[in-house]
This record gives sequence, C-alpha cells and structure tokens, in this order.
Amino acid sequence: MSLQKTISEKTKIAVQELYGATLESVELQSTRKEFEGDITVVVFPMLRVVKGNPMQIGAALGKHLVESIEEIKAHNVVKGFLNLVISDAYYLNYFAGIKDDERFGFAKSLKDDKAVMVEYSSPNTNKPLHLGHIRNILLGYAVAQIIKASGKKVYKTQIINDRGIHICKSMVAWQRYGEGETPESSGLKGDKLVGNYYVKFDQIFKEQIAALIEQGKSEEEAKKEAPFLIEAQEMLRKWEAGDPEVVELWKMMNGWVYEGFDQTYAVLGVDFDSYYYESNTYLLGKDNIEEGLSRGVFFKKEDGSVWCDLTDEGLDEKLVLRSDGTAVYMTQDIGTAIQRVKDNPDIGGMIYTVGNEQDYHFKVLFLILKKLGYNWAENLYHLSYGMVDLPSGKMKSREGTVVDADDLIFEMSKTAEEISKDLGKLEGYTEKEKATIYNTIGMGALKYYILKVDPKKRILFNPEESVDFQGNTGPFIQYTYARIQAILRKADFEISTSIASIELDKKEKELIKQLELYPDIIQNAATELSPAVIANYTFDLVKSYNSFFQNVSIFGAKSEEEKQFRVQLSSAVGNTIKSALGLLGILVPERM
RNA sequence: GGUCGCGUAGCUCAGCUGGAUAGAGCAUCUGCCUUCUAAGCAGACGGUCACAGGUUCGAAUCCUGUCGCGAUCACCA
Repeated sequence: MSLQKTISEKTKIAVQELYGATLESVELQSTRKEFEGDITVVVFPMLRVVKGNPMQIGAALGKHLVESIEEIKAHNVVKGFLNLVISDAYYLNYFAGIKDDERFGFAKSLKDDKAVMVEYSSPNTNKPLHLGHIRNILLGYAVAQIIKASGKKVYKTQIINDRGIHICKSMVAWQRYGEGETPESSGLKGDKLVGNYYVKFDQIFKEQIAALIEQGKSEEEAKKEAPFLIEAQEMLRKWEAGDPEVVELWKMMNGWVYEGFDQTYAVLGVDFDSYYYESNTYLLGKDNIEEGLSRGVFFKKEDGSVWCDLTDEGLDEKLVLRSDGTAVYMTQDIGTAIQRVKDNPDIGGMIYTVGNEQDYHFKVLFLILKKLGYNWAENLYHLSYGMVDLPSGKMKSREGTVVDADDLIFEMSKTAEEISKDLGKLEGYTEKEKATIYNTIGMGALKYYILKVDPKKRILFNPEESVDFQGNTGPFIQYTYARIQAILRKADFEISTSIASIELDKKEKELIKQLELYPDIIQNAATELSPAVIANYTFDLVKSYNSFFQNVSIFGAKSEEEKQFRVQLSSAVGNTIKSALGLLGILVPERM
C-alpha cells in the first residue's frame, strides 16, 4: 500500500477512535515549501462530522499518526493543516526502487485488451504542411505516446484528403503550365511543387475573374464562369468517372505529395500505423445510413434527403445524406469510424486531433454513432485545439501568410546553430554530429514551445522573435539532460549500489518527492489528453534539479556514499527527463 | 441572435477533483564562470486572477449574469 493510502486509512481510523465519527475521504496534499513537513492532512473538511477546534483535532490526529505509522516521524499543525514529516528512510527506499527502472512511470501492464486509435495530421494533398499542421501533428503524436505509457494499446492513423476539387485545381494548372516538371527535374519537394500549382491556379483564376468582370459580368457570375474553374470541375467529373488518364495524373501528383509529407514527418520524428484515404472512404457510410434509417435512428424528408434528429440533445437536425443520395462530410466520417473498428476489432475508443473550428461537427458525429448503438462510441474524444495565429492575424494560404512547416523547421535548426556558435559550444565535433545536435535542439525548442500550452488555447506565434532557448523551453531542459550526462561520464564508478543510511538534505528530498509524482502525471496527462501536463512537470523537475546541481557539489560530497547517491539521483532525474520528453516526441542530446 | 471555448504580472504561460501569503519563464535591475557545461544559479521589481453577484469555514478554481476576444451555426470539407 502506498504511504498516501496508509495515511488516509489510518486517519479515518483515528477519527473513528477519537471522535466516533466516520470520514468518507481524507484530503491530502504535499506540504508547501515554507512549512516543515512532507505530506499535509487538511483538517477543515472533517469539521462537517467532527465538532471542535481544527488546531486541536489536527494535533490529536498528528499524535495518533506518528504513533501508528512508522514512516511518519513528526508532525506540526498550522491553522487547519496537519503537516506530517516523513522519514528519510521512506524516500531512500522509494528511490532505490525506481532509480534503475528504465520504464519508471509507465504502466507496468496493459490496462485492458482494448486499443485506442489516435488520428492526427489529416492533410490535404494540394498544399504543403504549415504551422497549424505542426501543432496538430505534435499534439496527436504526443497524446498517442502518453496514452501508450499510461497502459493502453494505441494505433496511430491519419486520414488524407486526397480527392475533390482542390487537388483537381493543382492538376489542371500543372497540365497547362507544368511543362512536365517533376520533383526530380526541379529539385523541389513534391508537396511544394504541387502546392505551387495550386497557387498558380488561384492566380490564373483571379485573372480570369478580373477579365470577366471587365466584360461586364458580376463578380458572382465571373467566379462561376471562369474557364479554369470549369476545367477543374470537368476534371473532377472525369476523376469520379474513373477516367484512366486523369486517375493516372492524380496518382502521380499525390505520390509526389506523399513523398514530401513523409520527409517532413521524418524530420518531426512522427509516424503512423495506418493511413486512410478519402478517395477510399468517401463512399463509405451510405450503407450505415440505410441501416440506421431502417432502425429509425434517421428519417427521410420528402425530397429524399436523410437527417438525424438531435433536437432532444439540444442540437439541430443534421443532414447525413443528400437528396440525390450522395454522401456529405458527416456520412463519410460515420463510415470511416465504423470501418476502422472493422479493420481493428480491438478498438475501444478513438481520439480525433482536429482544430476547434470543428467542435460542433464532432459533437454531432459522436452523438450519431452513439445513437447507432456502437459500444465504442462511448469512448470517442475530439482532441480539440486552438488555432495558431500570427501577430498579423490568422494564417491564410491564399494571402501567403502561412508559416511553412519545412521552412520553420529549418529556421529552428539554424537558430540553434547560431546560438550554439555564439556560446562557443560543440568545438571538436564533426559537422555531421553538430548538424544532428542542432536539429535536436531546434526541434526541441519548437515542439516544447507548442506543447507546453494547453491545447484548448490559441497560440500566438511570432516568427520574428522565433522561439526562446532560455527559461521554460525545450533547449533548457535538454541542456540539463546534457549536463547530467557529463556528470555520469565523469562518475567512473558503478552507480547501481543501494544507499541506505545517508541523511537527505532538503533539495534531495524535494527531488525524490517530485520523481514520485511522475506516474500520476502520466495518468493525468492521459485522461486530460494534454501533453502540457507532462511539459510543465518536466520543467518543474528540471528547475528543482538545477537548483540542487548549482548549490550542491556532487563530487565534493562528504562521504563516498553521499557522492554515489548524488550521482544516482542525477541519473534518475536524467532518465525521467528523457522519458518525459520522449512522450512529447522530443529527443535529448548527450552533449550540447 | 443561439451554442461552445478563452480572459491570471508589461509579454508568454502554470495553477490537479475548492484549501495556507496566487506561481514560473521572458523583459528590467543586482550579484555569481580557478571546482561536475553560465542555454545556468541566487535575488529584486512586478497582481483588484476581465467585472458583478451567489454557494461556504474557505473561491483564480464551482453556479448565475455582464463585458471583451475567438470559433461555429451549409444538400463545403
């Protein structure tokens, strides 16, 4: 039994014995630094069942607990707070149990045999990834890692929007103006190349609109009649009819895009277990609608369109099938969800990483799936995140104000390099080694910057100020790790022996207490679907360690045992940093 | 207009199911590189937790209302 639980149980017993009252729960918290003690029992809530002065009750309980629990060696009462002092032996013992555990904090075994599917990225194939995708990808990947660590089987997936008018626009433009340009011939990344033709389309389209307006058409008419658009629409029709030439072109250009995306994913260090393509899934769902219709989950209007009535839930009616029998976005998502469980029958729930502009869509989607009676529909979550805005406002691809993912990644790495050179670090390393480290640091900065804030909140990203490397940042945490590695390199003795009898100083104890929290932090982050929980914990841990590191001489310890313990403590903190950053998809350098 | 989210120091953010004097980082200022990496440490300055009510021993946290910002309310995806 954990010490917390023991204290909780014994407190209940004590209250029963001393006051003849029954407590439902005991509120425990860690003692604030300015008071003496480690764990605090809050007496106030007991006043509901026990009449009396909180100070006196606290004192009586404290006395009782000190006598009945051997790990508690002293107590004091401040107002209604009973502070308990825990013995060093308890912490030393706990530390001995975790210091060599590579997977410390991670669930020891799977919670159950159900898996969670996490969807993230979900790009369109007509333009390159941008900063908004980066937030999505980092969040989704981190949440997948965290859930895995919390003891669930996880499938990572993405749905790729590879069909529709947008990709036809790029295709038309390429056909007309591309002169056979390929990623090989131009040296361009495939997604960039295709993106260029999307922009090209828009440019020509606008020119044509202007020309038509010149000829006396209204803007609305002009937008509909622009020949380039009509060409793109014609191409979409051909694609849907399976025209071999168009399909061939489509496959080729999408292939370029995937190659480009894969490069970006590789640099970001993320991956997927499966891929779903809208070209395959857009027809899915219709059968499910039919089936739901027959069971009365949906209803048909006179014009033949099919709807789901959600007015009982305080929402509106939602269209699930057009009057011409074709699918809408919702139809497709219903079908895809069901398909995924067919593909992976052990799925017990799903997480969709999608921006908060789609909150309503997912609310409705989940309700409909519940109405259809799937048991996994109880465990669907929309990992909704705020937009990434620029100082100039929203990112708009048409206005060229998007921050390109690859450019940003490159800039981060370059900034890391500049700072590193300024500080005169990494002398004597090969260019290749340096490049790896710069990339690790640059990515660390970017990932941490984005993941440390609550997903719900919008992020204001100022590219000019770039990302900081000092304070609450990725590089700061990585730097601490690198320093710990230097200590371990210097400690040439075996560090696995157990330490039994030293006296802990305040900061050492503080560090062990903080390590003790890590397993709970992971569980917490998993239930809240928030990597920010991990990020902030890691920063706190690093702050505590640095304070220790700077003020306590590790190799200048009084005794050999003390020295070993400090090295072990450093090593354990290092492992936890590595593990926690790993959950965020952030790598850690051996030196920097 | 309806619904949802956000509002904490000059700036960027923490603050768990209500608990002790609201915490960090950046910026500004003061110290600290002959000892394990100064991307660091120690300290100072900085707050009417948007506003107003309510719930109670106790509210940044829970409830209601107001204001501000954002998103969303398509036979688009």
